[in-house]
Amino acid sequence: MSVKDMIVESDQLLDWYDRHARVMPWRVSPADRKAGVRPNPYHVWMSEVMLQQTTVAAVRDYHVKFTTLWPTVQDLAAAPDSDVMEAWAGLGYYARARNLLKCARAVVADHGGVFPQTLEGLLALPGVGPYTAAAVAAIAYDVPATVVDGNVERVMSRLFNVETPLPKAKPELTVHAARLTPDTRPGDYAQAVMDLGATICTPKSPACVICPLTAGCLARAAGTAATLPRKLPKKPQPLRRGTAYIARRADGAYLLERRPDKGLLGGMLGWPGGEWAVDKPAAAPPLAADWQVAPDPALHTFTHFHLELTVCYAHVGQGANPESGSFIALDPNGLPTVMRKAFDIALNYLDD
DNA sequence: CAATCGTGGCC
DNA sequence: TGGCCAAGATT
Repeated sequence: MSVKDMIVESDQLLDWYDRHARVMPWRVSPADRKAGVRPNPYHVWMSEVMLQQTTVAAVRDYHVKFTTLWPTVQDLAAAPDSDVMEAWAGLGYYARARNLLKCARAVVADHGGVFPQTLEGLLALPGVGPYTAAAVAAIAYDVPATVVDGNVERVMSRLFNVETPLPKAKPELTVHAARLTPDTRPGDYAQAVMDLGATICTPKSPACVICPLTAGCLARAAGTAATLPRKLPKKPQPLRRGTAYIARRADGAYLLERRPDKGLLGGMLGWPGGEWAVDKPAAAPPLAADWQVAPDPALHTFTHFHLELTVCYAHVGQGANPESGSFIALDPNGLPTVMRKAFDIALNYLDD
């Protein structure tokens, strides 16, 4: 593809974006951008962290909640860890929440509360990798950085009919994406490619008929669009088993444990019950009580294993003294989803 | 570098 | 209905 053709593709994409940009709480519309309205870097950064491996639909309400609870990066930096983890509950990939807070504190402590405006400066922040650094630089600061996310990989693999499977194809796709990035409106361009990938150049049934880039698309010409990008096969997911002990004290408080920062659901509250493993070891209850076993287990699927969680429940007295964890006035919405599932099952029996 | 790390929606 | 998928970072 010639330089002239690339400019044509970029312009067509920007024209399409001007007419079809999706509305999002953290986004400044193309029209407002042209009128001189600047995106809020704090809002952009937060949206990009939340959007890592997460759909726009899932992120929207969380972004509104976070920017309402903590309107500035200084507010977030001053927030207690537990408040931030509770607010993130349900969004998944909880390392992002821990890094979000670390990053806010670094921006306040090391950068005077202003986000760095260079790729290198952004990359040095916790939870900010190549994608997020490029996205913030381009969208918030008009730096002609190239974003390469799953959408861009898919669009480039089709535009240039790249048949090498991911992740091996990533360097090649990155080169294509970089050569298409225009010097003007790099932020709008980045969002345009991602919007295109999310709404038209979709994984399963791409809407090539209404695609603004259909004329120059090599996969469209070759008839391979729906099969790209190629990916290496995934491993089967094992089944792990575990136990959740749900103790309700007479005053309505529940026994919960704060999970260690590293590992699955790190930093989140959860039910006592020991490790989850393929060969389930007998997990001892956290305290002596008249434990009952719920007939239906909690079922949940994580990224790399399925979980079958046996739910045990008990009423305990006001003087109950657990070996670990503490009794907390529970907001189920502040728990990770798998813990909330176990709680919902226990509630069916605790009130009997 | 391959593995780890959540969740909800979709067909 | 179960596998696939989503604006990846970290180790």
